Amino acid sequence: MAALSADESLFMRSFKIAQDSCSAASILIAEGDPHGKLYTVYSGWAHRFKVLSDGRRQILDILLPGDFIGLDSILSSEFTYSVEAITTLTYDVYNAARLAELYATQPGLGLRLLRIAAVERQRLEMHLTSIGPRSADERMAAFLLNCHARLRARGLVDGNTFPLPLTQQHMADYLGITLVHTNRVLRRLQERDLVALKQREVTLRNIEELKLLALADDQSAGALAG
Amino acid sequence: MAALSADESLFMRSFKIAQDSCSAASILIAEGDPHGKLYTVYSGWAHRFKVLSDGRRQILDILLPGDFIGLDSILSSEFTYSVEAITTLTYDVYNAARLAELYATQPGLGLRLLRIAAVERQRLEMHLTSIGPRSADERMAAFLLNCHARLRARGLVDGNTFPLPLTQQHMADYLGITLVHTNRVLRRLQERDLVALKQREVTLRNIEELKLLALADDQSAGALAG
DNA sequence: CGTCCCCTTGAGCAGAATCAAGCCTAGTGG
DNA sequence: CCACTAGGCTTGATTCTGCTCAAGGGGACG
Repeated sequence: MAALSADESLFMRSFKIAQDSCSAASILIAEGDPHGKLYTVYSGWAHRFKVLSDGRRQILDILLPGDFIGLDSILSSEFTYSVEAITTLTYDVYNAARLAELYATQPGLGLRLLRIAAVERQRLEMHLTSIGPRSADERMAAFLLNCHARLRARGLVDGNTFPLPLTQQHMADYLGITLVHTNRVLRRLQERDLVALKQREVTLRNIEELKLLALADDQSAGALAG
Repeated sequence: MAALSADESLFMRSFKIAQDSCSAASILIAEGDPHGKLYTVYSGWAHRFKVLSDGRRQILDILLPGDFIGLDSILSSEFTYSVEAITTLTYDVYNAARLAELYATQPGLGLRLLRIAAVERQRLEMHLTSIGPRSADERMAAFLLNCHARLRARGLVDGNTFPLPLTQQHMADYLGITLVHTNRVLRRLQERDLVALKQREVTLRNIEELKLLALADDQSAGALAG
């Protein structure tokens, strides 16, 4: 993407409020919180999720360095989801109240944010398409490929090995299966030598086979990467 | 929502290309189509969906009168999903190429579209939360309540009875279960006297109980209605 | 050294898929 | 006007994926 103009840079600087950090497992945003702020992840992993009234949890999206949090907050007065840090997290904070002003006076920046929101939305739709018709093994393959593609697209990772700080409970809640089953799925993938797991680190040992399993065409991998 | 200003009305009129219609089961948009156009549904039902390479289909969203189709198309050069008419459909067509111009010169309209996109996104997130952790019966209950709430919010329906032109195959693909199982789930709900089905028409006979089953708090019903 | 969190594994069960028919209704053509 | 057809609905029997319950293991940290 093209660099910002001088004017745009100036606006972004005035737009920003602070830089901050929090420890793993802390709740950055709770569903129902008033939406005053907008965040970007600077380092670490986080996730967006919703909780049903009986406690079951659905993880909507994994947030990586560079991702926005709360871009949709122009709409409603409250957050409709929660955000939890997976690792120690550092992030920038912006003034959401000025989002409308941004769209009005900085159409270039506004379009950028629209594009980012559209990528997020596409990722949601891929996720839905993954959870709806696919089996647990297929979902897991798609998930791992997706993480890998996103990390690579940001230059955070080079080869076929990457860090995966999620617990199996996180993965279960992301994929819509139980913790126990997640464990067995991972075991199966390892037995088939499709992936190797070691200390919160994943190696994709047979990407072609994984793609076949995930029914992921190259197109979807690209769409997810952004 | 407030009425359009004179200037905004003028722009919308110049923005619009045509009004058109198509018959039930026709494909309005196929995944991969170039994105030149933007649509609004005028009358009838449609759905947005994705197809996996082995033919399994996931319905992402149900489109009702007043809904936009292709709002996200500023981003990418191609549609990332397909759209099929469920009933005979009439719709307005707009020039997507001018979307960027709209955002730049009509910030009021731009914000409106952003809000609409945000509601769509929230609906997607509700859908994901519905499909991830919930059982088939719970999903169905949530789905029927959701349809009802959306139709009511638009004044398309008054009491607890509403038309539901979807086939059971549609519902199956929306909920992420099989056709056969959809049939059994509907039967169960009827036996428990929670809903009544008759000729593509649904009556919610016990909304409180349905909400309990769907684990839907009032908040989520509201969010979905938009 | 104990505790907490996470991972692992087994046994049994159930929700949902698959396979396989048969039915009903509306539309079509002879 | 009736026979035929096609699409959608219904139901049973069987299989299997994924859930639940239950227990034990291992590492990190105070």
